[in-house]
Amino acid sequence: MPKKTFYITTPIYYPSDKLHIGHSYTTVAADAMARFKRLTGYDVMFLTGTDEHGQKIQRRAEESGVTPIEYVDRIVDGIQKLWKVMDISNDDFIRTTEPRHVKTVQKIFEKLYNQGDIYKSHYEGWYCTPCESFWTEHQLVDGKCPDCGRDVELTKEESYFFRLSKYQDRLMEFIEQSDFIQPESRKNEMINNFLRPGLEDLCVSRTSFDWGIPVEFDKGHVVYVWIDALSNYITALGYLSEDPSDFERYWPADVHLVGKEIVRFHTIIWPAMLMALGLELPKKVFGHGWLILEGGKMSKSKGNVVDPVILVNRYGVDAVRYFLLREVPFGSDGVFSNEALVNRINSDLANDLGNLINRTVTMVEKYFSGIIPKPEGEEGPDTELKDLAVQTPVKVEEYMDSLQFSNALAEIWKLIGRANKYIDQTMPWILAKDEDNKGRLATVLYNLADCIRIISVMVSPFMPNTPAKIWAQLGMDHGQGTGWEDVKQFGKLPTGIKVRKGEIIFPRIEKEDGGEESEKGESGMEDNMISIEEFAKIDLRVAKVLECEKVEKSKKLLKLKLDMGSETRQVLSGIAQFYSPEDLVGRQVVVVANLKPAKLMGIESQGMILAASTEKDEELSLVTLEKEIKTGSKVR
RNA sequence: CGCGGGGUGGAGCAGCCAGGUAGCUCGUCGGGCUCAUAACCCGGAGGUCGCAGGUUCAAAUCCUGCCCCCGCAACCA
Repeated sequence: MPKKTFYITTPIYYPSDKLHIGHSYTTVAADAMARFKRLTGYDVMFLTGTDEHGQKIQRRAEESGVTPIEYVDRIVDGIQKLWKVMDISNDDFIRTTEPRHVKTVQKIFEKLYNQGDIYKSHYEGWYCTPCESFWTEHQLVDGKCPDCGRDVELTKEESYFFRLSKYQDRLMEFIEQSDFIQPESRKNEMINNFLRPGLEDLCVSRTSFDWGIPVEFDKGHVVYVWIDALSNYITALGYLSEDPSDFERYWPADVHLVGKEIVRFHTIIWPAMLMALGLELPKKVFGHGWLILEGGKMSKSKGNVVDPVILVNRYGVDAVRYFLLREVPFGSDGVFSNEALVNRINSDLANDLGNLINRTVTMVEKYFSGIIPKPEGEEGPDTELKDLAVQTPVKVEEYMDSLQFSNALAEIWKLIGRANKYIDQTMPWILAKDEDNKGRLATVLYNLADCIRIISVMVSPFMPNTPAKIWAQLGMDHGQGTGWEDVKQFGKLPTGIKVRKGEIIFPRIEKEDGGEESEKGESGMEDNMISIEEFAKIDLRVAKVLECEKVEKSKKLLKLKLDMGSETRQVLSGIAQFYSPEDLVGRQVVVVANLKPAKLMGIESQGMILAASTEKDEELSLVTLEKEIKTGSKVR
C-alpha cells in the first residue's frame, strides 16, 4: 500500500532584500511539520521558493546596474544558503523564473482565457505617479494615494481580468462551512472584510513593466503577481507539464503555511483560481502571527534588526529553531527578544533537557561502568513515568496535527520535567550505596535512559541535530528504537550498550554582566570601532544642489536634485524644518553616494546628505565645505 | 467614526467562543538533595482579571459604554 502523502508549502519569498527572522519563522515551522510527518510515516513534499518577478525587482536591478535575473540570482543564492544554515529540509525549491514555472503559468493563463475566466478590459483606476501604483476608488484615502497620501489621477490601462466575482458564492459557501482557514479568527476576518462586501474582478496583467511572465498571445502584457506567484504551488508539482506525476501524487496541498498578511490571497484568490481550473482546493491555509521585535518594528535605525544567521552562529540552529516554535503560540503575534531567547535556552535546553541527559549518563557511567543495565521489575513512581512517556507522543501528534508547535513542545517538556523529578524520587545515589539495591538502581537508570530515547525522537522535527548527539551519548550508534512507533512503547532501548559522555549538548549561556551592554553587542555593534577598510566602503562625495523643493504633505522632507560631478541624483532629506529650499540651491553639500536607494513618501532617494543634529533634533546643521571644491570630489 | 491586535500576580502568556476552584513559564523567597550544566526536586509569597454599568443564584468569561497600549496605514537614508 502506498504511503499517505503530505504536501506542505511556505509562501514563495520576494527576493528584493535579504530575508529576516520572520521568514525564517515561517520556514522553520513548515520544516518542523514536514519532518514530523516524515517521521510519522508520510510521503512528504515540502516546497518553498522565491517569487522573482515584478516591478520592484526590475527597478532594484536597474539601480544596481544589473539585469533582473542577475539581481535575483544573487539574492536567491543567499536565501538558499540561509535555509541550509537553518537546516530546512525542503524537497523542492521553486523559482518563478524557472522554465517549468513560466511555461505552466502561460498555459494556465491561456486556459483561463479560452474558457472565459480571464477577459480583456481596461483597468480604470487611480494612478499615483510617484508610487507607480494603481488603486481602486475605495482604496483611496480621502481621494489620495493610500500609500503616500499624494494626489492621484484617473487612468486607464489595458489589461486582463480574472472573473473573481463569479466565484463569490462558491467561495463563501466553502469557507463558511469548512475549517479551511486557520486559525478561526482569520476566517471571520476574511468573511466580514472581503467576502461580504463582494469581490471585484481581479487585474491579472500589466503593461507598465516587463519583468514578468509574458502573456503569449498578447505581447506587451506580463502576468501580474496573483496568477504568477500563487501558481507555484502547482507548477512545482508539474501541473500541465510532460510529467504531472508529482501533481497527481501530492495535490491537493495539506497545508499552505502563510503569514497573516497574505491570508487573503491564499484563501480567496487562490481557491477561486483553482475552482476555475477545475482542481481540488487545498485542505488548509494556516495564517500564523508575526514576531514583533522588542522596542517596536524591526528597523535599521533602531539597531534591532535580527539576522537569523548571527543568531544561529551564536546559539546554534537547534536552539534558535526551538525558541521560534516554543516561545509563541503559532497563531498569534509574539515578542522576539534576545533575553527571551537566552532564557529559553538556559532553562529549557540547558537546565531541563541537557542536564537530564548529563546526569543520567553520568550515573550510568558511575554505577554501571557505562553499560546500560537491564531493568528488573517495576515499582513506585516507575509506572507513572512510563505511562507519561508513552502518552506524550500521542499528545504531540494531536498538537502537531493542528500546528500547535508550542503546545507540542510544552508536552514534551512535561515529560522532561517528570523525568527530572523521578531522579529525586528514586534517589539513585542512595541506591548505589547498597549492593542489595543494584537491581532497583538498574531499573531506575534504564527507565531514565529510555525516557531520553523517547524524548530524543519527539524532539527531532524541531531540533534536527540534537537527536544524533543524544544517541551518541547513550551509545545508540544504530539509532535503535527511534522510529515513531517505537516511541509509543517503553523499553525499546537496547541494554548492554555503552554510554559515552561527550560534550555538554546545551551549555548554559552566561549572561554578560550589565545586561544593557550585551543587548547592544547582540545587534552586531561589537565595539564601535571600524577599520580603515570599512570606512573606505563609504563613498562620500561633494555635490552641488541644483534644485530643491519641499515634498508635498511632508513636514520634514526636502527633495533635492544634486550635481554629483559625473551624474545628477535625486536625494531626499529630512531637514525641511531647518532649511528652506532657497537656502540650499547652489550650495555644496556632502553626500553618501553609495547608500542603498530607498523610497520615502513614495519618492526615491538615491543617497543621503550629511548633517549634524542634537539628541532630540531641536537643532540641525548641514555639513558644508569650508571653501568651494570641484563637485564630485571624494571626501575622506 | 480608518483597519487590526491587546490590557489577567514583578516579566511573558493561557483561560473568554460552550459563565461556577484564576492556571503556566520565568523571576523572587524558604526548604530539600548532591547524580548533574550555580543545575534538579518540594513549598511559600505575590492578582481590584484596564474602568464603569448591566444580565445572572453566579462574570476574567456574556451585553453596553468608556479609558489606555501596540502594530499597520504614514515620512528621520
